Amino acid sequence: MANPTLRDVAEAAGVHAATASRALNPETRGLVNAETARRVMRAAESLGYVPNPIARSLKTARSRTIGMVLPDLMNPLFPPIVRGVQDVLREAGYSGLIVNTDNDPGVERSQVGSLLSWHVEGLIVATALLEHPLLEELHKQKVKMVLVNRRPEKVELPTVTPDDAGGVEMAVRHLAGLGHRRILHLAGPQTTSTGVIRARAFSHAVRDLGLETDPALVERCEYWSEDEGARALTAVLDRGTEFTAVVAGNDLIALGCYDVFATRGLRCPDDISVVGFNDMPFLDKLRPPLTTVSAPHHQIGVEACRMLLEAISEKARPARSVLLPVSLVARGSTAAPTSR
Amino acid sequence: MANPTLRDVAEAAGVHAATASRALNPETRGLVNAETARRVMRAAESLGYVPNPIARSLKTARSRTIGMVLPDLMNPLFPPIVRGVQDVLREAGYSGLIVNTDNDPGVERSQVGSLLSWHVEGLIVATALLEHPLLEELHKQKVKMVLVNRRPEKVELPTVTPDDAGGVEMAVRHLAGLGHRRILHLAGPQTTSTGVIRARAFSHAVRDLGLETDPALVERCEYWSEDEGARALTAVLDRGTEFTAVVAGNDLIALGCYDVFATRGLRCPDDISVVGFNDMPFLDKLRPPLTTVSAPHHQIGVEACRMLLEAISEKARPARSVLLPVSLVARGSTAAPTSR
DNA sequence: CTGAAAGCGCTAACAA
DNA sequence: TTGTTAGCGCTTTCAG
Repeated sequence: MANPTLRDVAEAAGVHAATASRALNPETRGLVNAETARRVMRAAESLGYVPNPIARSLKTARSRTIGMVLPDLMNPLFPPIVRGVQDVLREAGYSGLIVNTDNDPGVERSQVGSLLSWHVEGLIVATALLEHPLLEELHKQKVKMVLVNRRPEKVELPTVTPDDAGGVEMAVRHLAGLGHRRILHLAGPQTTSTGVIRARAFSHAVRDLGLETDPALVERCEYWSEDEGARALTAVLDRGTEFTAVVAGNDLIALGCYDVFATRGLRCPDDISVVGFNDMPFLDKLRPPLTTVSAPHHQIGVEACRMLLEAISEKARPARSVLLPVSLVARGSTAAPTSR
Repeated sequence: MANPTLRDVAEAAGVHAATASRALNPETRGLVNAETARRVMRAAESLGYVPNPIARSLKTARSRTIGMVLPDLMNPLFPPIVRGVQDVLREAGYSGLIVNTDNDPGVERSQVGSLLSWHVEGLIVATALLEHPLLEELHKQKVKMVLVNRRPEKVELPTVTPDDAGGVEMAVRHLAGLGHRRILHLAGPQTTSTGVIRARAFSHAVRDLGLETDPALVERCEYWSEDEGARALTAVLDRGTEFTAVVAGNDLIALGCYDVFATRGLRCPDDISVVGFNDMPFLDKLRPPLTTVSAPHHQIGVEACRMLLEAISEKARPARSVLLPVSLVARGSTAAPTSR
């Protein structure tokens, strides 16, 4: 038989389909005579019965499916998060649908729509902007969501993020400890909470540690990308601002700095030290190995998914926001400033 | 209204549900009066009707869904392939489910089972081993599949791979051109077609170019991993085999070599040149930048997905195997051997 | 504890 | 061209 159905199993066990259904579902098995249940399960086993989740979804309006909304899976930040989510989903018997928005609100809207049409039971969203009308709408529609890495300003949604502020403070402290006084921050997009929080933490840290607080020592990137990092650093260099170290908004921006160093004949860490953020793979093999703040991305995925599943099963109202601890990984891109 | 159904639309348009269905589906719209169709579509629009793909799937036994079977999404090889697949899926109105097998046949079997239970219409498989009973079974069960990157030996399935043999030949030719005579191959797992084909191509190239063909100049890795690359190179070094360059089975194995260089105080490319395979991201920023064979991974995903969709729609029997061209990217990890 | 019956939302014969 | 009818495979009242 191609695909045995519940009725086939029921027939084989000599019971009604409804009984078979009850026997096969652990949640309702108690309603059924233990002996009957065993008989049904054996029949299912021997026929190689696989329940049809589509039919079940149609009936129950629960798809055992969630959606993940990413800017772009190819950003090395996301695979570990996705993996963390998938690992939890698998244990729970859920599946996950992944969409990429390429940071285009139109694409995001249509992709989320398609996710919703599949009756996903919840969303894990990595694309949050500070101003994010779509998320507000979805929240109003009671779509269950957990946000990772970033959060919007207006709407209160459960969030799992690395401790951005703590990480930046570690980075600045590390550089200050090495003797740097004029540190440049290449901030990420100020449309994202991550960009804003890291920039704010930078200012605080610089002030608290008594370092120089020249506003020229902060430059904003429009995107979290190598290209933008390169552009921003070039701009700062071109206007003649002096500094001996860079705290980059993330690793990609730091990598953009590496490109500029190569072009301009600057040596790292001799001329300029750099710290990144995220600790994406293989940073230890760069020239020089990049000092960075390591964030537990797999763990972020795991936590976020657990929270979402809890919210779905109503077991618990998920915590409003979880901050996962980060750590500084000191490598070769930071050293004491060369005295001139 | 929470979720308008087809009947709501039909009512609003003053027609029967069946008519509404026909009007809304582009494939059957021709069967319906153009005016009626327009009325239905307007009603759908104004109610914000979204078809329920679950109900449709149940009826049609076509889920508009495919599955992707990967060893591990966190391997940097896969995100671009996945992205290529997703891009094609999206245009076609399909969704993709991703599973990771961690190279465990048991996990693979159960994960594929779960995919099949969702009635995926086809599979894109990146885990193929030369001996792969599961794939044979699935093939017998007429499951539509396209294999990426690798292929099994026994079963004839459509495949999209980079031109592994051509790539290795380029690598060897490049090194020979620089003056290397004794080149080591750190081969990938010989349970994978990729490992075997690259190893075979290496032998051919070495012979054709008149280089030294010492069997001690090939060492096999059990996995495509940094650790295995390091282990293999260490083993060769320890037995005192002489060589001036390495053709690594892939980039990860090449990165393992970098670790050994660091441990042993060897300089690359001065003491030993290295070539990788795949051109994963950020290789240009390594110390030294890794010379490698660049494979069009996004393109592989795109082609594979197109072939799968064709097979599904029976439009065409997909080509048995597609070889995508590769190119050598010469960077700093290769140079002329130092004369002793 | 088990069976009967209805229906989730949609589509595909078949009839009109 | 449109409506009627039935049913995809499952779960869930409601009776028995």
